[in-house]
Amino acid sequence: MSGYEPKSIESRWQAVWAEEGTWEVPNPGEPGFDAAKPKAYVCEMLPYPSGEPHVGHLKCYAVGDAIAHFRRRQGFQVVHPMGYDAFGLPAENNAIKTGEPPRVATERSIESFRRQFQEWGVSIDWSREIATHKPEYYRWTQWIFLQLFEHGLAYRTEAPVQWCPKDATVLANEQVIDGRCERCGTEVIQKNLEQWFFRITDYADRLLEDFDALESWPEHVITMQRNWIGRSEGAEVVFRNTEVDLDFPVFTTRPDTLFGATFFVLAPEHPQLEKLVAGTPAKAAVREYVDRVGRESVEERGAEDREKTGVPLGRSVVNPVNGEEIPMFVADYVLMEYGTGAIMAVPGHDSRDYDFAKKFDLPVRRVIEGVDPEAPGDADGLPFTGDGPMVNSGRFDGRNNRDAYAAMIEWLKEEGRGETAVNYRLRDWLLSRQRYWGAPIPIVYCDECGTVPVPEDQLPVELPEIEDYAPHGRSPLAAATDWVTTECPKCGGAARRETDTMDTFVDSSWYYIRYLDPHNAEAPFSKEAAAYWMPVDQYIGGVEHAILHLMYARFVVKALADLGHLAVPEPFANLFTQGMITRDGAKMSKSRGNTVSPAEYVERYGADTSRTYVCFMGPPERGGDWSDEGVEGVNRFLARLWRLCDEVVERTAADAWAGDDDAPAAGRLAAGEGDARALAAKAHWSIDKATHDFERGFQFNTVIAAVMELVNDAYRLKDGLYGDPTGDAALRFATATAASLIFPFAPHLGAEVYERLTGERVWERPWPVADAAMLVSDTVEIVVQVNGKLRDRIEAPAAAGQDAVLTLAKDSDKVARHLDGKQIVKEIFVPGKLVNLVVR
RNA sequence: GCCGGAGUGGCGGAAUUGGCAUACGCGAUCGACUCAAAAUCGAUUGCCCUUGCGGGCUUGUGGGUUCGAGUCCCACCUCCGGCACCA
Repeated sequence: MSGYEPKSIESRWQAVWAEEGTWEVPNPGEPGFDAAKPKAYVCEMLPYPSGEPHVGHLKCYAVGDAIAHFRRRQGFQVVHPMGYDAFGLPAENNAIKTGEPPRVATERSIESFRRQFQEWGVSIDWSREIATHKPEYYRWTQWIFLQLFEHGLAYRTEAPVQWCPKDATVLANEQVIDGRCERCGTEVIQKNLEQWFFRITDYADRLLEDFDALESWPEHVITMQRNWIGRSEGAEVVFRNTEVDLDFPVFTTRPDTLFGATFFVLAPEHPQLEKLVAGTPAKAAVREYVDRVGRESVEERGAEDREKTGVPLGRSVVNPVNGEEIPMFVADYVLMEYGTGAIMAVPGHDSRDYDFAKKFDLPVRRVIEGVDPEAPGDADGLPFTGDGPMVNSGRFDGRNNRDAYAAMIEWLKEEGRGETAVNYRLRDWLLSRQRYWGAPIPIVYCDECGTVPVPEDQLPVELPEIEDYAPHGRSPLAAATDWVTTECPKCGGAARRETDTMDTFVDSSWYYIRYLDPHNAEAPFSKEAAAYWMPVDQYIGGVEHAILHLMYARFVVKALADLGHLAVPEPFANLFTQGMITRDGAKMSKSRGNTVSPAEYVERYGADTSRTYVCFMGPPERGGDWSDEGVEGVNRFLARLWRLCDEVVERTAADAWAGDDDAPAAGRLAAGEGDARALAAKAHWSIDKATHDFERGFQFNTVIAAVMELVNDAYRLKDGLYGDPTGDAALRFATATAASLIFPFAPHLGAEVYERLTGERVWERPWPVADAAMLVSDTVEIVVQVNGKLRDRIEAPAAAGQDAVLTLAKDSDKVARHLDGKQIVKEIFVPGKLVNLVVR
């Protein structure tokens, strides 16, 4: 006998899988492709290679690999690829600090990730490996940009954008968290800059509608995206200023409160502001106010409980529903980015407008009856945001505001002063970055021809090597004059290249399609390969990508589908988001010193223990706190299985049981009795439980618990079973079954134990199927309750009917004691389970 | 404020359809093996009362439905996550 030595076991099987390319799968039309098998595309979010993998990676790939193994053995053709999201800011910031080129640091990190994934024994098809910073990959990222450009889905415009002063780059709205840069935490400021955008807003409705096309996504992720898109239905209503003769459309979700509008507010960035106050006494105050707001950070301006501020314009607009002139203001609580940058203010029924009205002593008018019991408001019960009968609303008086809603819009339409409108919170995707380490935007500027796309046959536009990575308010690429200077593809004249690079979310928006045809030099992917494998059947990753990556990927797939390159509307049919692992109850961070290095645990306990532990901690969608004792518990279990195998191999006849399809042994076990049958039955119970929990989703902790129970039973019973042919068969069967079921989590140990017992490779064996006959027994335990309280458990024949079981139940002393002197008023019988006697 | 999720032993967690609450693991206690320790194997382990037999209580709180509720309904409390001056 020898102890459990994960190192030698693990390296042995890793060598087999690497040499034989065990996890490689062919595409349709390639040698070895099996058209009869259904396909399953299992994909974990690709890692961002920075430093070394952390426990979050371990968990993600352990979970994904368990699913991949389970599906393979259920007869699916599984593609399970891997790649690296190699462009991005951290590598570049490191370069600025150390002078080491981003490529060098990134590729070193990729090496480390690849080596560790192999040491973890993850079943990856390495022939499909990609990295987004390689020209053969980003060439096609550029191609996708050009496709979108040519179809009007990519455009360049000057816009107020979020700018991070520290990273010296613009950010997407999605990358600004609480007014701070997602990467470095610096407060962002607004700047007007020429930037590239993708027209994701064109897809707002389809991004919402197609949630229905998904098979299984976590509800909260869908909700987050729904909120982010922020679709609101309402009306656009035009208010007119007669003094300078300008129309001011506003968007409102409450046209029913139009009669309650008592003033009108423009955002400080509103383009008509200048014209309105030009040459008026208000001009100086307005300019001063606008300047002050402009200097404030996004965070300051968005702060909670911020006092309302603003300046009157000395102008007014006409309320189209009643002809009233209402005064105009500029105030920073109105945002230029949303709606039209102007609002009608209804202080009686909107708390923000109410606050402003109080501050500036403006009239507050009630147009809907009612008082909000939660927030009673002032002496008149205003503001009131609920529903009720309308008042002070002319011909609408007396009608419920909800009923009058449509009629109001209809009436506005007839008057030519408004119409139905839909607004979104979603903004277009700002994708240009003034940074070096990204895919260059394939655009050339020519004095004659303007903005010219680089022709497809000139791709990739390669990222040049440079010396100075620091941004100086423009992309570091701008300093590479030789590279910037080029000739116009259209006229051949002098031209310069676009020096901005693409947001890394563009790189990662389509990588899962490239996996399907990673070496294609003619196209980003073959339509056939994509048609066969897409969509991803199971996508796995952290919930931190709930909005950004997942929405961008959905957009890109929809756009590619519209342009005829793809046949699916959605990239990911099923999404699983794993919870975060903490240490000592806190998020792991280097500064806190509570990080867990997977490499260290793999070294000490082996990959099988580390992987099985992260799957056993609890439901993987929830987070969990890392515990060294927990790791040891799992290690103990795997070592127990190992020693069981050792002993069983040594002490039982080699031919007692020869594998899953060993019919004579199975028959003998089914016919057997006593402990041998009990252990065989337990093995079938484990198969049933494991299969069921796998199919239900990601109940890995209970799958592993079921295998632990099986191993525990084998230990309890083994000494009485050795030497008897049926006992030997039961032990071999139970041990091999434990190995087979634990294989998706502990592939090396699973393979080793299974091979020692059967001579077979477990991954080539189908997932076991429980024998229904072994799941039932002749007798059942019946719970006996009196008035719903448990009083006894009795053995009864499985076939016994109600009368027989009730008689048995009443015969029990423990039950009889509680029936004494009472009258049975009701008898409940649940076959095979329970009896409840109701007494008085 | 809005949206989403969760409250079960000392801890992580389990409990298919309303039917044995606390599976499995950790921790703890005891025993076997050992000169001893580690490792291993075995037993016990929700709380309270009781020498014992046994009894009572228990799934965040309060109510309800039911023969029977962790599970269903109503009200509330707490915690976590996301969004938030979005008209």
